[in-house]
Amino acid sequence: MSNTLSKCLPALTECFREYGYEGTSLARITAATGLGKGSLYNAFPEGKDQMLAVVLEEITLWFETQVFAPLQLADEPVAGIMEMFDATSAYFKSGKRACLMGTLSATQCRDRFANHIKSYFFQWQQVLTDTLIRAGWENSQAKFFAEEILASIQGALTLSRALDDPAIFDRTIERLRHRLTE
Amino acid sequence: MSNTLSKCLPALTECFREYGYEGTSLARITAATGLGKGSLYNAFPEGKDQMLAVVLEEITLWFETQVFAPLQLADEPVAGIMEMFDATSAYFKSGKRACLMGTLSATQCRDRFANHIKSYFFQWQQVLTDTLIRAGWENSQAKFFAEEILASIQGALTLSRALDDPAIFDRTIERLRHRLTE
DNA sequence: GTCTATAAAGCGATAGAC
DNA sequence: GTCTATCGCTTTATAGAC
Repeated sequence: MSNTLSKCLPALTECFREYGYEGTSLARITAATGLGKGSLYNAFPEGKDQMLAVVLEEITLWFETQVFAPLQLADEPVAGIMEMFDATSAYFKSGKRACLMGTLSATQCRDRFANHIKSYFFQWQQVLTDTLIRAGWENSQAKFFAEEILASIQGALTLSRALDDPAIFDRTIERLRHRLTE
Repeated sequence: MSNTLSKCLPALTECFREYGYEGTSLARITAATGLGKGSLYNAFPEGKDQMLAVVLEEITLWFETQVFAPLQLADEPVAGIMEMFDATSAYFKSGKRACLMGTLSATQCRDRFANHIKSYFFQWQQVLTDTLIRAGWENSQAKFFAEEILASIQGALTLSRALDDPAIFDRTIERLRHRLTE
């Protein structure tokens, strides 16, 4: 990946996360990254769509290496899931940061990035299900609990932001930790 | 409320729900409602902001009369909550329909409509908490379970749309019903 | 109350100099 | 690789005829 591209990626990601796809204009991207249109189109010849596509691939890659793989490789499955909660809580800054994949799911442009979005949640649910099974859960119970965990995280993010109260997210994660060990 | 305004409100609501605030252009609203700009600005002199504000007020009013009030007035609290799940499931078309309040919470324009959004979720949590207490739940347990129910609904909507699987929403509602009676 | 015409600004994208 | 200038189009909003 080029130097320019990788340097501007975090600011670009935060732009899409904060404003959504439609709300992120090139002018806003320029303000956030410090790069003019010339530089942006040099790095992303296909324009705004490609910018978001690269951002989504980067997010998925981060979760694959930082969350999914450690979960898959954890010697102790329950401890691995606890670390997943740690990483998730840190990533979403205790509910102050929205989930871009979740945000995109709500509106129409979901269709254009459906593959990225589906892959992200599908992988997460699958590796979490496997780990729950390793922890002794029955197969279909594991699948549904994994589904419940992902939905709870997404809902906690929404409600925390809606009511402007990060404690909602923290309590949700604590509840899920407790459910895991009871 | 004027005749024109009330006639176009459902189409207007679906527009904002489907495309979000930034993604809803006046051209799209014209296509959805059949009303030109002249008519729209006659009904909403303050423009697009006012259109969304009126839509949010209408949504809150609907929940107040169709969900919150029946819950508050229910003779049997548990049965009342079950009816709340029925109404919620019907309203969100088993997860195929997004929650506009939740959608708006994700991005920046949340700030502009923060009062509408906060009021919606705050009222819902409060009346649900009261009803759980009437059903015999301890005060703080009731508050947290109400919080968990709202977050679960929002998260189930997000995950159902993300994975394009309405069954996720239905299972979530069923799990919540079960938690209520165990 | 609804329409068409139009304004002024912003949009994504391109061209070409450096 | 970055910039500025510019294109063509869409945006929100207004004006004025009917």
